[in-house]
Amino acid sequence: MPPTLMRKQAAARVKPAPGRNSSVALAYKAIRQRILDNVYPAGHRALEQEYADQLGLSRTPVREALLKLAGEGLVEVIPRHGTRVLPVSPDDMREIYEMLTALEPMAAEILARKKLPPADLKPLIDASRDMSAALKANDLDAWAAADERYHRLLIALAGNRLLADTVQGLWDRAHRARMVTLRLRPKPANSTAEHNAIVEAIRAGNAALAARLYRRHRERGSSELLAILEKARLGAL
Amino acid sequence: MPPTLMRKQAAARVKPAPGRNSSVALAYKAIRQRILDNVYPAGHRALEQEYADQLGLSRTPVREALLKLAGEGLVEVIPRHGTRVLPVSPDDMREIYEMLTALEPMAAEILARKKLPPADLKPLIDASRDMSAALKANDLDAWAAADERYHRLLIALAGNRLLADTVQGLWDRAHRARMVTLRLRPKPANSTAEHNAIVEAIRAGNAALAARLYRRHRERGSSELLAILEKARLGAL
DNA sequence: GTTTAATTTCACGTATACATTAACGCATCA
DNA sequence: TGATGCGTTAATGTATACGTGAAATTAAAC
Repeated sequence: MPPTLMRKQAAARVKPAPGRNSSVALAYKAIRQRILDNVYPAGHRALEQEYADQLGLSRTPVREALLKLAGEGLVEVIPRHGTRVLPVSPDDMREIYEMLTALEPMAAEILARKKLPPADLKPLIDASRDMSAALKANDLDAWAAADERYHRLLIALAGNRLLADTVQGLWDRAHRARMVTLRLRPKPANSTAEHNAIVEAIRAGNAALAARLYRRHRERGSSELLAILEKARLGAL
Repeated sequence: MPPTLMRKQAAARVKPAPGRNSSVALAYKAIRQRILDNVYPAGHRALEQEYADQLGLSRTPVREALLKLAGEGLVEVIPRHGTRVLPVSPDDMREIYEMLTALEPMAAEILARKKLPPADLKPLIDASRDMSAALKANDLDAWAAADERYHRLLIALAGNRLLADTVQGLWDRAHRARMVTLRLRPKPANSTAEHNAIVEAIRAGNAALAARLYRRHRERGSSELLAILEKARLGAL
C-alpha cells in the first residue's frame, strides 16, 4: 500500500469533530502538564512529529502549541534538532525571582488599598491554615500546593489580570526547580506566620506594610532557593 | 484554466529561498510595526488571508505571526471575524502601569547595586540630555523618543533579560496611547530633572533611593496619563 | 588513518487542501 | 410585521504536501 493512502486512512480515523476543545489547546495542555510534572524533564528533546504521533494529531496544532510554550519560556525550538524542554539555570531563577520580588509585593499593596470585605480574604486564610496543617503532618507536597494556592489567590484578588497572568507564568517556569529543592531546604516553619502577617496587613489596609512584608518573604525564599541551587550545583533543572 | 493550476503558477512565482529572513519574522515585524505606527489603528480588522495577500505569503506564517502578536496583547483573534487590533482601554493602561511601577524601580534598584563604572551610565545621561534639548526645541516626538531610549537603556543595564523583555512588551502595548496623549498633557518639564536624579542615585550606589525616585517618577507619569484618558473619554486607543 | 568532498537523509518552514461550523440571508409561517 | 428555521457562505482549524537546507554519513583522496 502506498504511504499516501495509508496516511489518508490514518487521518480518516481521527475524530472528525473536535468539538469545543481545539487540538491546539489539547496539545498545549498535554505538553505543558508533562513538562511541569517532569514527565518531560529539562533537556528532553522531541520532534514535532513525535508529539503529533503521541497525541494523534497532525504537526500543525502541535507546532502552534510548541510555539506558545516557547513564548512562555518552557521549551526551546532548535532549528534542526527538534524542540527541547528548557532547563532552568540558577541565573534564570535569579531573573524570575527578581521579577516576582517586584510584582508580588505590588499585588499585595494594591490589594491592601482595595479594602475588601474580610470575607473575600477568607480563602487566603484557609490556604494559610492548610499550610500549617500540612507542615504538622509532614506532608511537603501538600504544603507546597497550599503555598502555591495562597500566592495565586492573593495575586488574583489584586484585580490586575495582566499582573496575575505574568506572575502565574513565572511560577510555572520556576515550578520544577521549587519541587526539586523542596526537600533540600530547611522546613518552611515560619512561612505560615509570614503569610498570616501579610493577610493581616492587607485586612488592616496597610498597603506599605503589606508590600514590605511580602517583599521580605519573597526575598528570603529567593535567597534560600538560590543558595541551594548554587551549593548543590544543580545547574539545569 | 482550472483554479488549481492557476494557484500553482502563482505559488511558483513566489521566491523559493526566503534566505535568513523567515516569513513568520517578516509578517510579525510588518504587522507589529504597522500597529505601533497606527497604520492599523485600534479596532482594525482583517482576515488572515488579507494579511497574507498583502505580504505575498500564505496563511501559515501569517497565522503564526498573528498568534505571537496575540500572545503579546497587541491583537485579538475573534473566532469568525478575523483578527482585530486590540484597543487599549484606560483599564488596560492602569494594569500596564501598575506592572511598570513595580518593575522599573526594581531595575533601577538592581542597577544601583551593581555599581557599574560611570562610563557605562553615560548613554543614560546622553538620553537625558537629548530630552532637555528636544524640550527646548519644542520637539515632542524627539522628546518621546529620547524618553523611551532612556528607559530602555536603564532596563537593559540591569542585567535581567526577562525583566527587560517584559518591560519592553508593556511599553509596546502602551505606545499608541502615549503618543496620543503626548500633546494633551502638560509639558514634561521636570522629567529631565527626575531622570538625572535617578541616574545620580544609581551612580552613588543608593539602591533604595534610585528605586524610590523611579517609582515616584513612574507614578506621576501614570496618574497624569490616566487622568487624561479618563477626562478625554478616550475609551479605545 | 585522517581529512575532505559528495551524497543522502530528514526536520522544518511554508504552501496548499479540506472539513467544520458559525454567521448571514432568505424564505416561510404565525 | 416579526420570528423561526433552513440553506449557503465563508473563515477558521487542521491535515497534508513539498522544497530547502543543514546535519550526518559515506565515499574518496591523500
